Amino acid sequence: MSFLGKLRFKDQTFKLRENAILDATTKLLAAKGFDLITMDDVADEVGLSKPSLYKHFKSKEDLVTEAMIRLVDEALAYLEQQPDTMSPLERLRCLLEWALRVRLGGGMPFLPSTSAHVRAFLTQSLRYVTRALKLHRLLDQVVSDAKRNGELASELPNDVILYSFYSRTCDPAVEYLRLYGKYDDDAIVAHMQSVCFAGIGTRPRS
Amino acid sequence: MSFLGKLRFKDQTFKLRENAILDATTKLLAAKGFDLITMDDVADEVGLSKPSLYKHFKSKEDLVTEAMIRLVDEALAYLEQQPDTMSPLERLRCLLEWALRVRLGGGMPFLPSTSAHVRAFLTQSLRYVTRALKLHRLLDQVVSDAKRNGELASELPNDVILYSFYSRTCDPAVEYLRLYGKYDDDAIVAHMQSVCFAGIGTRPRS
DNA sequence: AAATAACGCTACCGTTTGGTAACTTATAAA
DNA sequence: TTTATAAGTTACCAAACGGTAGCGTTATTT
Repeated sequence: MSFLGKLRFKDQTFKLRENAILDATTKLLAAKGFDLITMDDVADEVGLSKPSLYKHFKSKEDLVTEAMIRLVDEALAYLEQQPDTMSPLERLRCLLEWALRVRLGGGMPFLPSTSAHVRAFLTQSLRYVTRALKLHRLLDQVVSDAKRNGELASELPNDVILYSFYSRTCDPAVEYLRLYGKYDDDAIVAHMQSVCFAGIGTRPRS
Repeated sequence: MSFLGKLRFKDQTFKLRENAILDATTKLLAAKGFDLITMDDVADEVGLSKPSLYKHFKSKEDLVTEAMIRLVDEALAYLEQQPDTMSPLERLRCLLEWALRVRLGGGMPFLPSTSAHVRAFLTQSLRYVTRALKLHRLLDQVVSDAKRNGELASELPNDVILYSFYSRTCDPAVEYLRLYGKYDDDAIVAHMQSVCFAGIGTRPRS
């Protein structure tokens, strides 16, 4: 095996482990939230010791920031992979479904956390802000297109629609429906989409 | 002044202080969330020392539980004070407005927190669960009435409607609209109500 | 085979935080 | 005036957590 090959192999395992760490972080973040996670939790989950974590990430904040960045990247990738034939409304419906299924599968919402502390250090990460802004601009365009098509409420400002859309991806109703409502994932997704786009009020008869 | 009078006066100040403590707790809960509050924070906010807090509440969990109970009681009181002439839909609209204005004024949502830890100890408090269940049953009845009147989507199960309704009272979109959207409280309330009942999709022309 | 670099881990540190012991002060009764 | 009680505070403890120093082990180079 060549010298370069060896190096690449090392880099590869390093990257793989980094990904495993981010997976564990994501899972724990979804389950317990930032404040209740300890670095020992993450280390145990991925099968390493705490000091080894710090070889990859220089702080807890840094670790969580990277996990959030990866998540936004996944959302961006999902959006870009959508075929051009989809209508703006379909794009949003599918993105919501994707986000909900990630959550139902143990992932976390890509909405910047409700925690003031988390939001503070996320907004200080240029890399995170750049991606979040890119996602926001893309979706803003989709919303504008959808309104022009008559697919979204033109009487609502774009930001109201967008923030509401984001909030549906991390809506606590999902947890409650799963815990107390005994619905399966498909039913939860369907209901959340229904509520998101048509609300809980009376709908026009089709 | 009589002996009894003195005693009553003492009880009175005791109760007043207890209320002040709960006020401070509520305010801090809304601002920072359970995990980031320290008992010293609460003590400072209300102008006492930490050990004095423990004369009133035997633990942090107990303190927060009492604060949540008081909040549910306020919601119950608000519901019961609504005139009989109101339609079920109006009841829900007004309750949502009340909850949103409490939040915008620095209060907190009455939805059992998203935090697993908080939910765990809340559900272990019989007094809390009793009240929460009472509120839930009352609202369930309101939802049923509203559906019968054709004011809410009859194709949605009651629990989907209820959990979605609860979630709107603690919707992070509110924070984002205030932070980045530059809306005043009235506009935020109006938009949140609009989204809650009619969703973000196209509405029927009136 | 010797030297060295990389890696991972145990054991630890400083700080924070929930909770308490015990001292001080003020009040009220006798 | 003296004694007993209640309230409030300072000062502290133990546990948990983020983060690190430094050692042992493996693998790589010469």
